[in-house]
Amino acid sequence: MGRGDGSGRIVSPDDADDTGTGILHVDMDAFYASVEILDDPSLKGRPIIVGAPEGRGVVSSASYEARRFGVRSAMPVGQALRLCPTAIVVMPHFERYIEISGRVMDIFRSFTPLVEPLSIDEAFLDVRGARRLWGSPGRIARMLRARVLEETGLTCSIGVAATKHVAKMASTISKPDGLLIVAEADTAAFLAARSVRALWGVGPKASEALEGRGIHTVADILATPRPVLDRALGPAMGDRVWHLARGIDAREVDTARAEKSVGHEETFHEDIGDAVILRSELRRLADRVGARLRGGGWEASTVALKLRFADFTTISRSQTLAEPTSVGQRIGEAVIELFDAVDLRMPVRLVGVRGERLRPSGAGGMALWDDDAEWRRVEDALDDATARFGRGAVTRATHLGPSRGGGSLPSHPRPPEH
DNA sequence: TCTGGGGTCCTGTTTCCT
DNA sequence: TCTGAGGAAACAGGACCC
Repeated sequence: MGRGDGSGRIVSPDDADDTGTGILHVDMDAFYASVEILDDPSLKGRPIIVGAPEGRGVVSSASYEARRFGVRSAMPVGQALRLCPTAIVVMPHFERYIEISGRVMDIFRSFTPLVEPLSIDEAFLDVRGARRLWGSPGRIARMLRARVLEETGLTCSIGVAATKHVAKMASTISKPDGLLIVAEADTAAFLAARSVRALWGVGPKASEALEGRGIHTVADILATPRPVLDRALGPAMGDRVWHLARGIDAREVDTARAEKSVGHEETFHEDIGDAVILRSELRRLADRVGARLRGGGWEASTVALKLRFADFTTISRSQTLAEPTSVGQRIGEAVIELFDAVDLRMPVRLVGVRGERLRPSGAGGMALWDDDAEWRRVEDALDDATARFGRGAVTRATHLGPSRGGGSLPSHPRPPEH
């Protein structure tokens, strides 16, 4: 999801040249907010903020009406409401977003099997092999936008280009509800005019490092010697930016990207200094990580702890396990060992547990529940109780489920949109 | 104004092994 | 047996993305 408010939007005319293209980047417009409006049409045309209204919530998504007031993703909801006092704050409904996302991805796959989902609301499509069936990439993009609107009631924006990076940039510029085609021959001119910040992977720090050296646009990057880029950004990033600025991006659309880590983290409504409560939270998160691992048929070789203190400083500690595992209790034991070695110098606002260096699970593991769906029901009930009575009031059992390939618990990644 | 949660990737440092 | 070099792996932290 684009960060912008739609100002500066550029779209292609109906007869735009799509010579040399074949990669589409499709991005749903203000996805969470649009789904909420779909489900409650009385919200249409009004500034909508999706996020938790109380506590430490931030904006997960905002309608374009809210963005015009300066509301942006990841902004604290309180701050967003000061910018846009008339905004309506809606709690997120992730299950619903996942459901709609699945329908949208199915539409994508009806045009080509070469679909690489990037997050819940965007994907790359390689349509080079679909030309005979559906026509040119530009035509496919138009049909796709019409199908998505017809079948879901939602709009999307599409960038069409010769490479993933340029297609991604094009979709961002065309937002909302737009289509921008960058023919291969136009790529250099398209890129040259963009700011360095528009390059995918160049964030606030990297753009600051470049602009401090007088490098503001992609054209400036082209005029900058490689060693200067390397010094400003480090060799890996310097190399990447050097290539992207020239439109060089050999990455193929990858339909089989494997997860590399699985984790859960939680920010408390109020900072917690009590190690007993923190340990209990860590065990709970470890159980959830274990369930997710089993659901995906993975075991983690490394367990990582994350703590964010009241002053927002963040530390991480990790440990390689003697044996890879997907058992919540084992993960919990490892993470608590890491936790106990940390100097709790001040109250903690966030705890996180992550399983890393995943490998397919083998046999083994001890079952207390027959299947993970059963465990899920127990977890849900405990979550309800926690919500009602508060954290620390609910003691959770540890699920020692069987390690197996492809368990019954679906993986529920919730990569938020922006 | 007060900063979520789920990830990937990169870099620098430390530790371990040969 | 001791020492040092060099590489690999592990670890910690940060930037970035949605």
